[in-house]
Amino acid sequence: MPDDEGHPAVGEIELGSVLTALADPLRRRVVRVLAAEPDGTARTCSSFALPVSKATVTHHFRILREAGLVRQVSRGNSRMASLRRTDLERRFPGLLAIVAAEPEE
Amino acid sequence: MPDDEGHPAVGEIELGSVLTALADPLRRRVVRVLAAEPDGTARTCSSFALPVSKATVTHHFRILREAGLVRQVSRGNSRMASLRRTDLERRFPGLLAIVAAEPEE
DNA sequence: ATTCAGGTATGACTTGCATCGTACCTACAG
DNA sequence: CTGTAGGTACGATGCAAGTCATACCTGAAT
Repeated sequence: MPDDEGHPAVGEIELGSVLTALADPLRRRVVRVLAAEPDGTARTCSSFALPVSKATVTHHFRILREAGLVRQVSRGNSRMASLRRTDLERRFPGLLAIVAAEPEE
Repeated sequence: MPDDEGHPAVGEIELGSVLTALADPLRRRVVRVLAAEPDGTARTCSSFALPVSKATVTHHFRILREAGLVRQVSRGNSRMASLRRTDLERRFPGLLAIVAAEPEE
């Protein structure tokens, strides 16, 4: 399974998919946490400590990846996830700031 | 049924509800059309000619209204819907521009 | 008053989605 | 080699959401 699998190109990122992905509170939390860290930060899926099962975490990261919000790269044992900051800013300027500004519950 | 029913105040508009509302293509089309018209424009629900039944149109406008995207006022026979432009811009700057820039299918 | 058009309310149906358990795969550590 | 930890794949399940038909309400026009 190559690393580029399931990653849309910048021009292929669709607003509908992005908004659908961001409609879920857990996925929004992931984006918010990544947006708060320095650019290029890559974290493992499990480091977010989402209150759901492993299978569900995989599901959510698939949605985020296929929507174009995060990029996932295999690094040894695990897959590091990073925010596609510049791609998103170029396509939907201001969107990340809105999500990042949301207060956590 | 007073006119203010189901309209959240500016500070009560939640990002989750807004994104959920905007996740649907039909509701996004409504917002896009309203955003393209001059500020304060009010249109009837049926003037959008959505390709769904009357009951479904009512449903979609309820979601938009309760999320805080649209304000609906009874005017005689019908209910005029207008975009809550300044409220949204104050709370989620740039969001309307993103939706308005989406190309129609 | 009758009719009609714009909307709403309700109930039903169907699809999609978030969730889980289980099984499996892949590296890395002993 | 044998764990073990991080992820994925595959069903299955339960609930939310989009859709509709029908019935109803309201105001305006004939």
